[in-house]
Amino acid sequence: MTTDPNQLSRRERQIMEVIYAHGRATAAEVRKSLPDPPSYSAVRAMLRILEDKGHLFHESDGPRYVFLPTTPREQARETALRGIVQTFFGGSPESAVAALLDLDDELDAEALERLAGRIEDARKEGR
Amino acid sequence: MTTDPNQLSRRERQIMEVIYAHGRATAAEVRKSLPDPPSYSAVRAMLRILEDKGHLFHESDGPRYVFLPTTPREQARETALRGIVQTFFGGSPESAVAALLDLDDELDAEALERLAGRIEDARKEGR
DNA sequence: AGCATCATGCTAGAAATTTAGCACCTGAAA
DNA sequence: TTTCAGGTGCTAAATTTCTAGCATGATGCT
Repeated sequence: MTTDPNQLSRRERQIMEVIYAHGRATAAEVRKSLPDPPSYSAVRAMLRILEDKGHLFHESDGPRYVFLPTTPREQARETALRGIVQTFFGGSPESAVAALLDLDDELDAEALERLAGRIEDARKEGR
Repeated sequence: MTTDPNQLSRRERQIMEVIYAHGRATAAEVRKSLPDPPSYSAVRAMLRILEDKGHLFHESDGPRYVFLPTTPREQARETALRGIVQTFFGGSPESAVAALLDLDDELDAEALERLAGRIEDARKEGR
């Protein structure tokens, strides 16, 4: 709940996504991965704002800044998943999984096997 | 690709999510489900804008309008899933499925069984 | 018919976002 | 050492988003 990406503005969100996708990124990298890239200066201003708001922090990599998300990737993931499940799958994670399974044919045989194993584990242990 | 929720402004996105969650909704309903609900008037203005931009359309339910998304739920779903997989799971749907599986213990025994079945199907048929 | 209720369309303004520009600093190369 | 490239901080301003208010039309009730 702490991290509701829906409270972010358009650019802010785009930037957060880039940073989550990369794990960490400099201003220049962020700019490069941004749709309709604005000026370098604009990106930096946004980064500063996100940092003020507490969504990011930076480390120094030599002369430049590298930005990282404040809330850990895993937590952001979870929030994101819950959101999607809620708005697009009526709150049913099962449906979401199903949709992922036939998203494309991006899942090869090995992946399917690993997933089958996981489900097996869950069934045993769960209840 | 057609429907990139990232191009939407904060409110626009919030509203689209409400509408996708509900399937269809009147201005009043949208307002009720909105975080930090603004004035009724403001919601209607936003709905009009979204309609102008082509993200929504409306039907008449008696005296009032019911708003529906232009791009079908399934497609929006897919876009959303791909987005998350991309930014949070390094492009691996498998990881996403795994994360969903132990999201909570929201998946009961029957659900797990059904999913196991689905995976089995995919394995047989797939390749 | 008259009235209250609830809907819509539209417009203007406030508030927030998004952007660019300028001034300065630092490291590396000539 | 000087110069250049590429980084930063900050501020002002354009643009967009967001909101409220007012005028109007339909519906239903007494």
